[in-house]
Amino acid sequence: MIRVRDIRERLLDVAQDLVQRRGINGMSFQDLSDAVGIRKASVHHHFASKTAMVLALLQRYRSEFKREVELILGSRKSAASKLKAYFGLFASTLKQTGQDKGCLCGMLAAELLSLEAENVEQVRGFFRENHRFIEQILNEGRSDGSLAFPGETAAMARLVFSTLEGALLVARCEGGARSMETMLESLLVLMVPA
Amino acid sequence: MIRVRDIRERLLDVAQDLVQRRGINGMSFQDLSDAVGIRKASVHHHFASKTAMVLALLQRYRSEFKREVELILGSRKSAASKLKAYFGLFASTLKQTGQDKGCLCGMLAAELLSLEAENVEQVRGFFRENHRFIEQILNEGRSDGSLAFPGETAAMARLVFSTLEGALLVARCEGGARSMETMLESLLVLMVPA
DNA sequence: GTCTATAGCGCGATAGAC
DNA sequence: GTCTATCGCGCTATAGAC
Repeated sequence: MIRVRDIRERLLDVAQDLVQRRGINGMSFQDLSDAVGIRKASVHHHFASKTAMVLALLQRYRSEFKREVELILGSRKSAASKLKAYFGLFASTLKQTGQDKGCLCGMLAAELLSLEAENVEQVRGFFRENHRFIEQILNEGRSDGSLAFPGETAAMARLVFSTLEGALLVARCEGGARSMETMLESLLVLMVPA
Repeated sequence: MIRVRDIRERLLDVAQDLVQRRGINGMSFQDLSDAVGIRKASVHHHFASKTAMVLALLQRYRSEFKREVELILGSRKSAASKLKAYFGLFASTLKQTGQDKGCLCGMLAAELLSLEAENVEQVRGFFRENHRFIEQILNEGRSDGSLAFPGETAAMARLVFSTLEGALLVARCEGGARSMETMLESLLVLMVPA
């Protein structure tokens, strides 16, 4: 017996795709209705408001992203390899159809003033969380000798994360996935011991 | 005799401020009407369509930005000093009231799929132009010895520009102007000779 | 160049039948 | 859980008077 995937999950899939391409102010419940094949009013049965839908989107995205990062962190590789794999999480976003998808939280960060307080806090949480992930990798890198850089790891972690978000933003507009990968390679080279 | 500033110019000032804070899909002609004090229909006298207004916005922004960059490029300073001054153009954006203004083109890049082809091309043009500006500074830096980095200048220029856009995007959401300045300082340190 | 008025549309959201 | 129908609002844009 074929089990159709849970409608709510399909709605979230479509919504995430749309937000990553067009931004939160560039998508509507009507778009979800059209894509999934139920009426707009039925979408409201699954998400009481757009705010609630964005919250669900953010929680799912953060949870999935964290899962993937922890797989990387827990692997038996050098810190430099882990960093490269972490970069890959951002590069892979752009490699999808159209090369026009950004980071969900990067998109929402641009439109931050359109979000309600609870969702702003989710985006900030995602950023802080990733700062910590990167910081952990950088600390490992100084220990195992696979990474070298000046200054404090906390400052460098923030810098690296901003670069990833910026590279996605810029490459999505001009340069595409190949430009993205070139940039991430350059960034990595800046941090491997001479 | 007091000369009130040209209305069109005032409309562009307000529009730029709004787009840098809320994005293009987060502002309306009604907002301009409210801020400047003429009716919405009168705004349409100055800009036939929203597309036309965004085009005017982009042309003015690029022209002014280019003017400021060329002042820096033409100054008698080391390439490292020029790079720092160039970074300052991005850092100063965030230092304004509210610490919630991004780069005009960075904001529009996020909402790229909401733009018409002519305006997409303007945003791409801004990015390419800035890649060239940075590349020029980096080349100078290798000549005068004030900057050192691995790889080609073109690749490094793209990386630096993406970092600036990303730092603005992230710091605007989490960390603020101080975080922005710390990141730019770290970036500079990565590129000064050991 | 600014105004009033309005067309025409899409939005988020809700009521209530099935 | 999905539907039809609709409310109330805000949007871009236009017509035409002053």
